[in-house]
Amino acid sequence: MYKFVDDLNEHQRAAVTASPHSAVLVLAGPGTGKTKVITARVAYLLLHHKLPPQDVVVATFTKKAANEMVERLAVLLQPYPQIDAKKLLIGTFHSICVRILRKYGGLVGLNAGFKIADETDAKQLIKKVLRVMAESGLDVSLKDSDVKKYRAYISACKNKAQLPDQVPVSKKAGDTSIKLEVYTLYQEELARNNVIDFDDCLLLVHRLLAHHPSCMGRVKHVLVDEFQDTNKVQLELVYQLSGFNENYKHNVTAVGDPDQSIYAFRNAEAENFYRMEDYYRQKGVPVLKVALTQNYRSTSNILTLAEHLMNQQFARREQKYLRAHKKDDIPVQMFACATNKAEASTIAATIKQVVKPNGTQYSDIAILLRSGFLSRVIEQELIHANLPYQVVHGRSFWERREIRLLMDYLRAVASDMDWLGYSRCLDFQVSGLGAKSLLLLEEQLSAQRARNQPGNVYVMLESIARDGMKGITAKARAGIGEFVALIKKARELLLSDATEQQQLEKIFDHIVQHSRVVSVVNEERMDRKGDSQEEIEANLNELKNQLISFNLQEEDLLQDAYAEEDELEVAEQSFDLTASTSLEKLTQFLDSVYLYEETKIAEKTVSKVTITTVHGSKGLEWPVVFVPSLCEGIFPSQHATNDVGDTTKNEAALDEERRCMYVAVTRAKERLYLSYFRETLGFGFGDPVKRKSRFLNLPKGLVKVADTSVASTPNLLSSFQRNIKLNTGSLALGSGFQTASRLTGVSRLPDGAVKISKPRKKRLGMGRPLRFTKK
DNA sequence: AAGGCCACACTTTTT
DNA sequence: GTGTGGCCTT
Repeated sequence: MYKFVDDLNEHQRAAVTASPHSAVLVLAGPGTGKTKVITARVAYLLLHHKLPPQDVVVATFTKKAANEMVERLAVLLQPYPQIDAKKLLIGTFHSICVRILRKYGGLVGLNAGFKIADETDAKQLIKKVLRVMAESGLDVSLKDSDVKKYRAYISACKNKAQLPDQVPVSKKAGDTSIKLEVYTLYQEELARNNVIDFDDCLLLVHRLLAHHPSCMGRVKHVLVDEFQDTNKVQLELVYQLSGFNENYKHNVTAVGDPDQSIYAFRNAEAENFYRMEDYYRQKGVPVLKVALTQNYRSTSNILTLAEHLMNQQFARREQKYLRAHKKDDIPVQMFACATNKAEASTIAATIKQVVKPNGTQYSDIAILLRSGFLSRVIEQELIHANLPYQVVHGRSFWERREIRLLMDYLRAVASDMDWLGYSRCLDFQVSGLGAKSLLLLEEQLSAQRARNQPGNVYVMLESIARDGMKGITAKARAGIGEFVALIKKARELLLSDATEQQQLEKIFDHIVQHSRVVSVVNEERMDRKGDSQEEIEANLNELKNQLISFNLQEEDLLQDAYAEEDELEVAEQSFDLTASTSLEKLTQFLDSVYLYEETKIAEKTVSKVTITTVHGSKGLEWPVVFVPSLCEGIFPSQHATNDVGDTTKNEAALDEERRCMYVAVTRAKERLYLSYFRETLGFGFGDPVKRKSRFLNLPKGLVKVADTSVASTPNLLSSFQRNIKLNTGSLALGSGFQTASRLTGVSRLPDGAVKISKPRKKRLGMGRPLRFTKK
């Protein structure tokens, strides 16, 4: 029939060829061909059942997964050029929702040109709310930890589809009422700034579809990957998206594995699998459950260990018994180390042993960590051993000062209403303008809104530059004038007679030239870091490349305009939003960045060891995997081991940690190395004395306890390390590598060190979100 | 408003 | 050990 169907095993085929008029639930253990099944299912729906691609929604968990699926589909569908898979509505839940909101957001009260508030924005706004509340005499603290608490509370509410007025009144009224007040005021702040947070992306579409289900009425099938990671709102979005089209009602395919649910902290509910089953059975929709148990990835040794782990779960769990396809021979190894440093050097030494010229490459190796900060010591030792590595840890690049600032400028160019972005630009650029003036400007904006004007920041600034304003000094006024001129010029470039790429490039250069971002950020860093101007410029250059090489999404995906679209209230901008495709591209670029989507980065050809978190490793595989720092309090995390006085909660937390461990070990194809240490060196987290993780209490025979004498042998002093020692003369003692391996930037390696290992521009480590190399 | 100094948090994972 | 933010002074 179709080759891609013939290539499947019996269970996979059952899932792929199941009737589209049903709910198909695929329980897919690690390495059982989950992606293969979901891609084949999409292809089958398009080819065999002739569904138009633009009517099929595929929600994945990460952008990476979406990309991979698109690529694989392109291969499957190559013999069928009549199918245009590019038209699929595919992406993360968040990005799909933002695309829907860009079109229909007006129906749920959004302004055109809304922006997405990242976590920093969100916390800033909460803090502001708290400050106002404190000033009015309420007993609230402004501590960071409290801000976090409120942030988590708000997120939890939103993930349960509860807006402030929908939060059920709880028994413990006192506490809740403050939280609710914060939540309410926070929502007002978001609206005032014309931004929505991550959770709103989902929640607003949820509300949109509740009131205007026909918006997405043409959807004919909904497929969801990593279904165990969905939260309540996402589950309901699936119901909504697939619930309107009469002829294709409840046509859903969900793929996932409850054992790999590791996002409960983000309000994911693995039970959604069972909920969905019940929901559809009650509706009389045929439900087909398929379990995939043939594992194509790992050796039986690894799978046996994984299964043993999961049998320790407190919660009830369906036994899975994955069958290994591969023959096993290499035992899982475990080493006990005296210190975290010794553990790291043991890993380095082992990597040296394992890598062979025509065999295992550096890129075949991954080190999977429970938390990001653990990479510090490991990076140090890998550098000392002169081993190439990359830390794949998405956001650090985007959190750099110069990048955030440039992004704020770009936001200002793209929108008139984005006070959050504008205020940070002003604060940065305009000397003589500080907190107090910003407050004045904000009041002025509110006054405008009170008179039912949209609160156009750009227009307001323009008039202040022209006519002045009470309370704004002449100096500040002049600065505002310069800033307005900058934005104005940038917008003129948008309309210039040049290609999109040239326009964006010019805008970028214009901002860099006139904003003094480079020199100011450089000065800010001067006192401690020494010369980093090159570095800042290199980062900005990288941002520029990302911007100009960004691919515009074909927006006819959401065409088929819905009748009520006319109701869309487009708030007035001072420039014509529709005039320029560059502006559209800019807006989409900003969306994609704030949605944490992976952006295209030039593929690095050098083979490197990958260091990443367990969460970041999901869905990936390597021939050789290290899972270090298996100590009580680290893995499982303190969070789960601390007695909270509630057995159920403790057990649930430990179960999640164990699933985390399960995900980690099942990434390995051939060799798996587990390790722990007894003492933490350096400034520490909790008690420096550590105990072996409970996850390492394995029956004899499952692991081979390896010789760790290598760790204490000081034979790892490479010429590289000696060079470093020679070059540390000019550095403040101890600052070098500590800083170097901070998650915020190996890029900040002291000059000496970087120059030795690589040419300066090819910095070690991360500092930018790298792509995983294809296996 | 800007710059300097001190206290304190950082250690869960991320769309 | 380092970065941030708050509070102080100028």
